[in-house]
Amino acid sequence: MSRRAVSANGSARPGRPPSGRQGIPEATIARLPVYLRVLYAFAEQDIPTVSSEELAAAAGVNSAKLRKDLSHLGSYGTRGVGYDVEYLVYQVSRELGLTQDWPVVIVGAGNLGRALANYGGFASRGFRIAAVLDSAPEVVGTQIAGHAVLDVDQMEQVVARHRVAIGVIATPAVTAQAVCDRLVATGVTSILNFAPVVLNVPGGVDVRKVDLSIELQILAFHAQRRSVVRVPQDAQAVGR
Amino acid sequence: MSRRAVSANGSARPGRPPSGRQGIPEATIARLPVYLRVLYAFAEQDIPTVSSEELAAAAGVNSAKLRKDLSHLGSYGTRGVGYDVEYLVYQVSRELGLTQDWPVVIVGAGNLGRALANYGGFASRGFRIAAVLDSAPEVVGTQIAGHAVLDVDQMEQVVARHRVAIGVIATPAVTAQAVCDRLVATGVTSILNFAPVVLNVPGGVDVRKVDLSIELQILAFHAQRRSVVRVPQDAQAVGR
DNA sequence: CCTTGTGAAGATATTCACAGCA
DNA sequence: TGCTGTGAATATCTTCACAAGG
Repeated sequence: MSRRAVSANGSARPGRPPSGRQGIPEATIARLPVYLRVLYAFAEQDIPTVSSEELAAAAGVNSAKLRKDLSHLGSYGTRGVGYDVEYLVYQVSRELGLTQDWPVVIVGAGNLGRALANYGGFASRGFRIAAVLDSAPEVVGTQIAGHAVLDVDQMEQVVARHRVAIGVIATPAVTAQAVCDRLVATGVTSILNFAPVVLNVPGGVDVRKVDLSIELQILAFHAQRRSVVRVPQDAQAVGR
Repeated sequence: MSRRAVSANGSARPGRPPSGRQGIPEATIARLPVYLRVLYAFAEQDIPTVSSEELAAAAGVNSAKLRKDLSHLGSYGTRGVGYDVEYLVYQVSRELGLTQDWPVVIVGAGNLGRALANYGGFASRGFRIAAVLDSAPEVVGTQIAGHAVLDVDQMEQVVARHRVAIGVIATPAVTAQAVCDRLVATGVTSILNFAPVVLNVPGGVDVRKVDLSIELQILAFHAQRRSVVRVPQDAQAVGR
């Protein structure tokens, strides 16, 4: 079930990067983007070097965890000194695959789709909107964030022409599965789903879900717990 | 660090619910909303009973996990039969604190704030928009999803009057921390943050983050991995 | 019989604490 | 001396596999 698809280590590519890779834990991967963002902030302030302590504090994690996370990418720090910000930015970016360009297609040009398309951080590093699609005739043809909304029937052409690998589903729940099936059929293997449904996909397709009401419900659970238990002095706990 | 704030078990309230509670794992809590959604779908089709196998399939998890998750709430199933849909909906709702009403304040009425306010699933079960706030004079006073946008200066009054416990931050990154501080100062202890920053909060405040670019970056990592390794026959792996 | 509920095993993740190196 | 990198200890989560019970 896990497998961790690897070539173990050894040979493979010529070997420029010292590389210490080999099955980076999922939990670590989920934190790398946070570290990257924090690193950019340090870089903008022209801070050349950071310690694990500083980086960890800025990222909201414990420093041992940060060091272990980074150690999965290789030994990029200097003992007694810390990490070179520029260099680490590059290494983390490369690990995440952000040194290449990822064309993304957004399906659904409603409120959410519009918000996503206009989201600045989108185009910023590594991601590029290849197209925004919708099925409603009154929306098709309008402009969103500099993109003419295309009919969803153009999905196949768009995906093929731009070599889209990532699809974002911002449609109502009822159509999400159909859109997903179609994306998968055209060769998209990474899907970010904003519709409140559990998507069914074949193996080899990676789905991530963003769900407002789930997040609210998790918050409600803790909020309720707090108000029932009437937490003592030391707050804390609260989880996650 | 963990603590798991409990009254262990025993005494406490008169004890109507059989209750088997006592520190429900965080991972379980995060899945309960998914189960709840799936249960509603079964209920709408007037299906009276489901097995752990069916429920798990619909929720996209393994049935042993689902059973263990539900067992943390109590013994609500019937061996040889399954779970009563109606009853389980109630129990899960109660556990999540959805049998009460949660007034929510949304700060930021830009594209995202608008999308959130208009999001149907919001008002549906348990959550209610108490107000939408913004600081831009040209936005204040406009209508969004049936709510007049109020000036952010009204935050204190709104939170107090509606007893708001949950705040949603949909502002640009630069203002997020200030908004957060202010929410916390007015007594909000649960925050859902859509701004791409790590929020700093005092203990006892629960923050959850929703971040488009982090999700995209995680997808990019796996997509890159796939294209480099050129996955064999059996896809799978892909994680999460 | 069929399906739940759960001990026990296994897998992941986090944290501690310190050896090792610049 | 100061900070990284990492074994070892711990905590959390998942999965197996089966006894218990309607």
